[in-house]
Amino acid sequence: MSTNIEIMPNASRQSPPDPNPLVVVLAYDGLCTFEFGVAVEVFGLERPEMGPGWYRCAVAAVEPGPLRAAGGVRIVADGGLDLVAAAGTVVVPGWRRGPAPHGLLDALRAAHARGARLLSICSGAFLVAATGLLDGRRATTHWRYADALSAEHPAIEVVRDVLYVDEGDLLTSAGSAAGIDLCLHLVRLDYGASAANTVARRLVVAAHRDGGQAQFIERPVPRAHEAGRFGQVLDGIRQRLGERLTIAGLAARAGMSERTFVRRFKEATGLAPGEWIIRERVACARDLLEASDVPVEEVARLSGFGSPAGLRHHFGGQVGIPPSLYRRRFGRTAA
DNA sequence: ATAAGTAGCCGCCAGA
DNA sequence: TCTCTGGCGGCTACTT
Repeated sequence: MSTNIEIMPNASRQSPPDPNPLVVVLAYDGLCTFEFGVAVEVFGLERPEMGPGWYRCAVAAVEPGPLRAAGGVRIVADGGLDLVAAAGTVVVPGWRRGPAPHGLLDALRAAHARGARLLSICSGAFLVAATGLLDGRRATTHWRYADALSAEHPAIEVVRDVLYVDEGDLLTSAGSAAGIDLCLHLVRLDYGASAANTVARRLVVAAHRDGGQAQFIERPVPRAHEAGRFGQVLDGIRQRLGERLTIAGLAARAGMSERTFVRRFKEATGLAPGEWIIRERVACARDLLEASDVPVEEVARLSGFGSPAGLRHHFGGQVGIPPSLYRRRFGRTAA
């Protein structure tokens, strides 16, 4: 079993007693709006409940002239590369391919040299790679770009099929939405699991997996056409997770033989049906543990595990900690 | 915690 | 001939 999180045990994270809370998000012509939004959503929203030490967020234009973003939006940034010079964390929300604007790479190298973290989402890894800082390090990007990143920067160890890679001072995440996982990971490192949990809940995304082992996805995004053909089947299973599900029953429902069902399922999701269902059940249990006070026995039943022992077995295997401990850490009454 | 019984998974192959 | 389907057997992993 592998993990979706690559954390270097000896990564050189100097956790300063007074970390610089300024997060600077780069804006460029052709900006990837979604990735940009992810960073701003996590780091830039007003969160008075987090106290005065929470992140400050600024947007830095990395080039002059009108900055257009996907969707026809125009960006008016807070400043330029001077902001990068002041940042504790620099976020690269995607990147258009091609040469970096004058001075940007030097600004990123200088920021890194004085201790700032560089965080990329999706194709943003290409810009970080262009600085040369990732050479000899591990990094990830959108699965569609992994080959290109590896070809253009052979000195980088490109890690595939993970949501993000944490190298301490250099953090890279896979396709768009994996940026959320990485940003929440950073929140957890900086402010603790409870803070990350709060941010995740407000985002209405799964509060991030914790413990050493976490959800591993064989293929970050299902092959679109196959997932599309199989989408209704998957939705149907999700709605009936609490029931006893068998291959025979599911295959009959889908109108195909068991052998073909298993084959199609694996093509669509990258996982065999049983494995996929267990992951969904663990995710369901996690939600119940976080958001309700339902007893663990009932959580096991509602999420489709035949017994609490079954829940503990799979939950521990995927999340790394037992359900009861998970609830204490991440549940509603978690400190 | 362990072991027996059961279900799932997948390579292989034949038929459509 | 190529592709897809589906049955079989045996190994693996889960359940009880």
